[in-house]
Amino acid sequence: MPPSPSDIRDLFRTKALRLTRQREVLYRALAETTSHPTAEELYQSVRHVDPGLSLATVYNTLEAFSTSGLCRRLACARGTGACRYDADLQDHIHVVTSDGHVRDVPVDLGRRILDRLGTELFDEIAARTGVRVDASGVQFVAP
Amino acid sequence: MPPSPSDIRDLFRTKALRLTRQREVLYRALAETTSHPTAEELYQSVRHVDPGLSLATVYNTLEAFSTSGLCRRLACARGTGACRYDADLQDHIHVVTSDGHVRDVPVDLGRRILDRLGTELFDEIAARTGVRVDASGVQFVAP
DNA sequence: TTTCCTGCAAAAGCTTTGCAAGTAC
DNA sequence: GTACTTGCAAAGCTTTTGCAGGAAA
Repeated sequence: MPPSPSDIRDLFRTKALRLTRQREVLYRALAETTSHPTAEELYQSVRHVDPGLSLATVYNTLEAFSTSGLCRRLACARGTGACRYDADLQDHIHVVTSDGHVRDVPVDLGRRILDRLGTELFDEIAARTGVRVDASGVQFVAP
Repeated sequence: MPPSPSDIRDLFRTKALRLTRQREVLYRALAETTSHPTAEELYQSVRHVDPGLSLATVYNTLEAFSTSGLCRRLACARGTGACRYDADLQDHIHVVTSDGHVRDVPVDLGRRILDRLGTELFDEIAARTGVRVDASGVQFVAP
């Protein structure tokens, strides 16, 4: 379901983020898509709603969202180097296509994948590589 | 073991790549490291061997290697946007650190991870997302 | 009123490209 | 000899930053 205005107000208050018109427009656009847009794509998708909004603000806003935990910055798209963003914070798995797009793995399949891996495998990865990963960090990248 | 000159000659012939001094230097440097360097890092690491070699040649060469299957281009490093490269073509799993570096998962652990997933899960991912992934495409990305 | 955000423009960092000269095959 | 590669410089993209004006708290 799309977030209501009061959902958004509460969410921003929780994360101690100032709520501006631009941020609301951008958050709404990001929350309503499953396409994991780049900054540029998100910019294009909100231009008809707020033509004055600048690309620099999109970058600043996505940075603020990412560091405060309102969205996730995904791996850069290969080829272009552009980062992709996702407002879906639930544990889910991503597939990266060979042209750098990102798709969600269906939740039931994602859960089965994570069940097979089990927490002790994540622990062993952390112990032996020094890198702590969670379920949202699992990615399948096409060759 | 580091590749011998004749190993490299045969490898390039197999892939129908012309063997130049620059390419040999670059392939050797990439094959001998496990650090998954960026183009810039690889450039710096060969400057003492071949000071005249240019950064553009590094990019051209890594592109040629990647498309001919002599190395893999990994996901871009977050933060900088720089791509990383790996000449190890055996199935193995990567962990991406939060500062954008890439480490190999030890082979025994990688094999156990892949065994748990099983080929039928890879088939189901392909069927349901439309993206065909192999064992080398499995990645764990730190938050 | 204080602090943070926006928008513009300029700059920085990674990568690609055009072209002339050089080299592998 | 032909076709591809190199090196240089310049351009193309994505992203960041400085700063003045404006808005949220």
